[in-house]
Amino acid sequence: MLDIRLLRDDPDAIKAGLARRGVDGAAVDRLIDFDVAHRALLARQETLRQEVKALSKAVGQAKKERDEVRASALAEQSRAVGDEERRLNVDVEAAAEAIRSALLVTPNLPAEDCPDGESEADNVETRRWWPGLEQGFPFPTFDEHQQVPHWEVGEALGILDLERGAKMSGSMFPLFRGMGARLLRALTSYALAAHADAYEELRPPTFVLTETITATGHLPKFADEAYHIERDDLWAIPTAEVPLTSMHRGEILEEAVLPLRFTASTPCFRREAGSAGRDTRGVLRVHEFDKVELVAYATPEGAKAAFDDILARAEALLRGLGLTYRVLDLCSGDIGASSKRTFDLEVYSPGCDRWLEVSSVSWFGDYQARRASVRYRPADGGSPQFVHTLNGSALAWPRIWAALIEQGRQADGSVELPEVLAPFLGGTTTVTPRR
RNA sequence: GGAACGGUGGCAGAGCGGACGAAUGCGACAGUCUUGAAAACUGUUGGGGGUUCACGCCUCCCGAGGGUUCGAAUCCCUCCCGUUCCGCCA
Repeated sequence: MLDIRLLRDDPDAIKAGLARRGVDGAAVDRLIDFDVAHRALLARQETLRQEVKALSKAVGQAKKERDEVRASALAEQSRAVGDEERRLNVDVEAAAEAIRSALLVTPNLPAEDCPDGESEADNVETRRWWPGLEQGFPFPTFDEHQQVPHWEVGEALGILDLERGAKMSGSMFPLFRGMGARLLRALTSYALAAHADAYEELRPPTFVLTETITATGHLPKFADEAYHIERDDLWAIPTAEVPLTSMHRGEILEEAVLPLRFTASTPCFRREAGSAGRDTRGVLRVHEFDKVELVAYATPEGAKAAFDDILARAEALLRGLGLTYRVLDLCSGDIGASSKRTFDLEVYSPGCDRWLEVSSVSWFGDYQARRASVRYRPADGGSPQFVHTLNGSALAWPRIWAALIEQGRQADGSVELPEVLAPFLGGTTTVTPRR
């Protein structure tokens, strides 16, 4: 949520920022109109309420003096003003709601250094990494035996069973088997162990209240993307970002505890409503997947360092896994609605000859904190300020799984997994066909 | 799921229809005293919103939302959460 005061003080700055996302300035003018109308109504309502309070006190005074006649006259007068106040209150609340609902669908302002652009095509590739880069080896070429899509490799090795996954739950619900399932568990253990030095591990609920999923910006705009359990009015989380960012909802933290940093491995549920027909094969786009997430609450001053740390950790995991990847600085037209700045990490899939997004690291400024009302009391004792929130995947597993299976495929059809996973795989890093 | 009792400021805990944003205690902060500290004493000490150049003034917030009333922390209704007992259960 944007700061309504900025809207009053410098509407042009908001228009300019939103224009970089392709949002029309008329929406901002409408917001300003709502705000002006609301404040005018509020002022009148408060004046009336003041009168009611004064009259009520006078009633009490009159009764104490046993002047029943004056008391009932005053009560009558107060009732009349009160009735008017109640009528006006309906308008005030309608005006407040108009602002709130408009503000909830207004996206964040992109950061100054966020590159300008309209779409995915304008994202800026900032760097690439591949095994051997530091030793001077060129960007890798992938052999023919690696250019086999993971769903074929997976089915051949008996570690992926899409057909039976679909039998149980419909398409885009993969079933991993044997070493395939174990690999996912190993990846989670590997990542959580890597973050344990600075991030508290959490195991949050998977279903959350409407307020919780609204705070991060996933509602109301993207309701179609989330699974909703009608009977209990709960939402299946699309990412651990949702519960972790709402964890301190409505709280005032001490500056000394910041940055607060959390990591969690959770299932993530996405309806993928708008992507019918895209990536229908394999595990590149699925309705349920596991992901390890990093979330930080920081002061505005500490946000940059917290952001860099999350990005560095996601990259470190990829390097540890020996996966060729690139870093994208998302342009103003492609960052998420709540974000001010986002870097995506993409691994290369030789089987599909594509880059796969496996992590998205974002800085939200105070946008989410405003929605969730998470503040901190500055150490110097000033009034509470909104925190900045940040997060990043480290990492989303199915696409990592696919890249590992493809990049690691040997000429004989077996797959070699990275050595760093050995401790989590019971010492074996070779995947051969199940007899 | 049933029953009983509760949810008040950073914490503890009064208040049970009329000046209550809320006694009191603790904590925290500042000052006096002290070489310094402790103790003692004095003062300050929640959040949102509106208005004002500012000092300030006004308004809302006592789990949440409705209602009754001239007036609600106090009465009524619904919901949520906690504790205890019963039932059920991985």
